[in-house]
Amino acid sequence: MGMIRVALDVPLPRLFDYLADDVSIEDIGCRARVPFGTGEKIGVIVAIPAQSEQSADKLKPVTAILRDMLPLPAEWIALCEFCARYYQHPLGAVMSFALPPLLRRGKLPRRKALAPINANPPAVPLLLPEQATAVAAIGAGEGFETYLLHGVTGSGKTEVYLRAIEAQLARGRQALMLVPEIALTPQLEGRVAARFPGARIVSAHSGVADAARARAFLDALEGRADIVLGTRLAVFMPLPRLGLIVVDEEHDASFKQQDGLRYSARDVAVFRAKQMNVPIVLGSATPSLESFHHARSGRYRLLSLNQRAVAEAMPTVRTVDTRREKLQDGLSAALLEALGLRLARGEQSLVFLNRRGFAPVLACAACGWISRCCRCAANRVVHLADKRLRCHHCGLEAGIPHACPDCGNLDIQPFGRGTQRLEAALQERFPQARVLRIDRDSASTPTKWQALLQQIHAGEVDILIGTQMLAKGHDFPRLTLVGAVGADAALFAADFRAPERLFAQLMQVGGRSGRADLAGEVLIQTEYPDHPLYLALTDHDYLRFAIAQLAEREQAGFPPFAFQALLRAEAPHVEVALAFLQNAAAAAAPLLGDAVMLYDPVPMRMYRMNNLERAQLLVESSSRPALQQFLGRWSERLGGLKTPRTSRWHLDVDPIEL
DNA sequence: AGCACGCCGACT
DNA sequence: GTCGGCGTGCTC
Repeated sequence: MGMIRVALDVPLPRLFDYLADDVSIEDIGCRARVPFGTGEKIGVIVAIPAQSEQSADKLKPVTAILRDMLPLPAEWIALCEFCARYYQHPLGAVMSFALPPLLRRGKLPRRKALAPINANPPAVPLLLPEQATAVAAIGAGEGFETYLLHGVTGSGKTEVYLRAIEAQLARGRQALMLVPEIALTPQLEGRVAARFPGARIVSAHSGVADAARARAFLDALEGRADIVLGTRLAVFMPLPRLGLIVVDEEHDASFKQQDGLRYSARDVAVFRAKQMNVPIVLGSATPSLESFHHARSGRYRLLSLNQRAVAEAMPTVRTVDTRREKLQDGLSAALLEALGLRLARGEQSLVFLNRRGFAPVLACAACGWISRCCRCAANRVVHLADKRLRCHHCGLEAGIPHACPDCGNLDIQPFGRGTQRLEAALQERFPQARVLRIDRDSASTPTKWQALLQQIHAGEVDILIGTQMLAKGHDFPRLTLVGAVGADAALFAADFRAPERLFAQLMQVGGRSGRADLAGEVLIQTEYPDHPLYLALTDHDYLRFAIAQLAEREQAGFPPFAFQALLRAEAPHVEVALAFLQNAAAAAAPLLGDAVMLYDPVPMRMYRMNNLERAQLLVESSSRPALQQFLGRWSERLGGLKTPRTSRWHLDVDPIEL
């Protein structure tokens, strides 16, 4: 009687053995239907063990081995094992996440032939010297190498990716390309399809319907797909002929999953490239400091594109000093004048404010009441468009009171400014202008988003107001002015990564402006015009900013000069969450060498969310192996800690939000 | 995580 | 008398 070892989607760091007739190592990677507890589950066979650690009388026979699909390859299993180990997540749960839902349930999609999309000969642009150098460098590498492609906005990074992909397709290899957002996949798909008319392209992201997603997975697994495009989850697509990985906008925070398996698709992609011995290209106009640090240390190879491939010049970026000025509705005279000029010329403008709603808080001047959320450590935001007071964290909402709920005072006022208020102010100031607001409220569905984009491209908009939604991906050819409002808040945020994000965001949104015959202009309103971040930004000098930030990080002992993990706990009462973390700290004590440091448990910055009190414990080390070794041992013990039913906890390795 | 078993309070 | 609350323990 043979045996199979199965990874099942249960929150236990354990594999399960079953009896099975006629099994061979060929069955590794097949899915199996097995009895589990009182029910049945489907898992992936990860080994054919000669003997079990479990006593023979406890072993149950497998229900069925599903051999109706090509077994998942050993390297796919190894990739999942790496994630399981690195992110301290059960292997079965990792695999369950990595498989499309249909396959996870033991089913198969109906087959459909995968056809190349069209056959028109592609238009291939000429390369600038820097692009050619980058293409040559990547093209020459057949083994593992991480290239950090630092290219200013409009420098033609995508063309470099496409050439590198082209070279791999010519060798009969598959390419994997990751982008931060679903919204960016259709346009990319169009561009890639137009460029490679003979190639079979599949996309993988959460917006793809179940059957199509399973089909894409099988197309990739069976080697039919040549190019896989997708968001972070696409990093788990099986690719037997993999030749190249591209991660576009590698600095983007959406590559890190913030729940369940808290993986970084960019980091997993680098592991995968190494595992498969293929090159990987990380591209960005504002690389993450982690990647930039690696490039400086020689671990990654830096490729720079400083020249613009597009016709227009870089936008001029200026700060507007708002310290001495009485702002009108939060807008400086300089910005208003610039907006007026664009209106007169029939050009588009964009005002960037990364805060949606009308005002971030409603307050009573008489008694000090403010519109707190009763379930979260946050204020409810005034949404005047639909006359609601809404918590952006838990969704709790109510009508806007006419009088103070505490003292009855009628003089309650919205404080601060969001996109809705800005929209109203601009519409009032420029009554003839067509003003359009783009944020998660106005572009709540893909359809609405498309309709808004349509309006912008049709030239039906004079002034755009938007949050970071507008910063990503889309080009607006008539846009010649970008104004940034309320950016200063991020300068002094508690999160040490806030400046990095702000710089990337402003660089990205600024890059939207400008067109062939007229350079764009970017105006940043600030009370700190001499802040190094803004000075670097006005000079388009990422390197200076990044080097200065890295120096600060090194000084403070922050990542990338330290490696971190967070143990987070949530419970109805703080004491319970903190007590769990205290126990966890006690359990850690005997495991701590001098390389790993444990901080005290503290309530999180957002210490309450949805009526759950949240606390966290930071673990830090200057050595990644030391941290990893510690986390491995620690999480074994954490599993044994008793936790009340009402509380939950998780580990976040390489957290990006502290 | 599910799902069983198990031992105490207010209902037809 | 029993329906059901959730504590605790197990899953090859």
